[in-house]
Amino acid sequence: MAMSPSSADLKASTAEEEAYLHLQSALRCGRYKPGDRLIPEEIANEIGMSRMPVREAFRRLASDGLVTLRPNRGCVVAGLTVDEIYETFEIRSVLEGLAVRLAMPEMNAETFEELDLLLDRMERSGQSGSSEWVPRHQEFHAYIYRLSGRPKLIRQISALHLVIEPYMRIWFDYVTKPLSARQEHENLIEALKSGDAAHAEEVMREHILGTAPLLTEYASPARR
Amino acid sequence: MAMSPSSADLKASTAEEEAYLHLQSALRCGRYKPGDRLIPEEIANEIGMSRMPVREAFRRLASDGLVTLRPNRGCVVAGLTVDEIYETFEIRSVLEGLAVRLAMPEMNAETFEELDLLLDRMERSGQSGSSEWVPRHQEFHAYIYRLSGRPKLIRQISALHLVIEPYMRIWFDYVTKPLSARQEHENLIEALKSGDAAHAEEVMREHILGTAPLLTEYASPARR
DNA sequence: GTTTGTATAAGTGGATACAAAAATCCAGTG
DNA sequence: CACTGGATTTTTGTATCCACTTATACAAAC
Repeated sequence: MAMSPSSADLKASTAEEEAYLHLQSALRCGRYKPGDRLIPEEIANEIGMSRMPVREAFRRLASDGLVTLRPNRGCVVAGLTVDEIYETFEIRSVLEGLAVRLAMPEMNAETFEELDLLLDRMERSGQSGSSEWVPRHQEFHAYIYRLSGRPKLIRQISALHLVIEPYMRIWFDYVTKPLSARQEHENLIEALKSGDAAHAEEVMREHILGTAPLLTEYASPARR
Repeated sequence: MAMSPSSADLKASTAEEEAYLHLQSALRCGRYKPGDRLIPEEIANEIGMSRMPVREAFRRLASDGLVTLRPNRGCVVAGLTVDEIYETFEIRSVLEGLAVRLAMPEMNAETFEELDLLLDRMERSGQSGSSEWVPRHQEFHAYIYRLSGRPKLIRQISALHLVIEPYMRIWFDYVTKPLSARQEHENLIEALKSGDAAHAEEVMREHILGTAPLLTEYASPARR
């Protein structure tokens, strides 16, 4: 009952930060389900603080799109409709497309080696049967868009990855592993190697938009 | 000293909302300058409430990118460096490009008429010498990207417009009026009329990226 | 048996109080 | 005269309290 330094929460300089990280990780792995109401008092007790920092964490989560906040009726876990999932992929496709284009000058033997490494890791996690494929897949994409060197762009894309992670996990549970994933990502690397920025951008856009329909097909029927 | 229904704040169902709108409009028109420190207590007194809702408004403004929040050292008005302004335009270009592509099916005689109207209004506000050109210009763009019918996309683009508004105003002050603005936007309308979505997307992207260098050239030297 | 009203409980928004941290000021020192 | 260290002041972060709104449960009326 007494609060301990506790499991998942690493260094957080403020209570608000702690609450934010706690809730974020709980939402990412789907411990709270869309439509669930989050009651500040309960969560505050859970992590040993008062309601106030929790309230503030809610606001940050709301602007990440992870929860919905309505005056006088509290905080509910945001559920994406199929349309909203698809829209998120549309946005991701152009943002990550831009990132690829901007990252092109950074591509060299070293970065390609790293990409191969990340691709292998992704592949292995898929075989191991654990639910680690989704994070590994996100790391692969993250490595690329981080090479763009554009802080705001990176933050926006990361935020989108956060929002869709639970749905990616559900999807993964259905299909065990995206069958053509390795091929898809090898094509992507190929495009990066071509040195043609416009082409690589286009390939990334199609890669992302291509997976969207698969995902929405299996999307949880729960929504709002 | 007692708080009245007061000037600029329209209907706000909560105090936090009121604080948010108040600060947002103050920031948009540049009443607070980049680097200024915002002290919750002062602002709270100014609009007749306690620090608490103001703090929460800060968080929303922070995720809009209008202010920066650091633990234990408060809230400062965000100043964009030239690089950050440019980056914002890069992001805008792909997002508004996407919006145009998605909006293509909505284009018809009626919408073109509306666009001409908005263009005229923009032109007139430029001649009148007031600082109304920037909002009118934003309305022109907003009309287009709203036709995309994608709520999340619309929200993201709006957020970007918010961030760059003060810089657009500064820019406008320097050049009185973007000389080729009318021509630029007429080209845009032309591309929309062509019916070729990919082409229209490209024109929008170039239109936005084209204005970025002009803007950064005149950007306030103040930054962080 | 459904509707409507009302009492009660639960929860939210906001103000105030208090503690911890940072910034500021100022005297003393090298 | 710049610099260091510490006391003072300011500001931030969190907890607690209260008022008001919304949800729930139960009862009376149609």
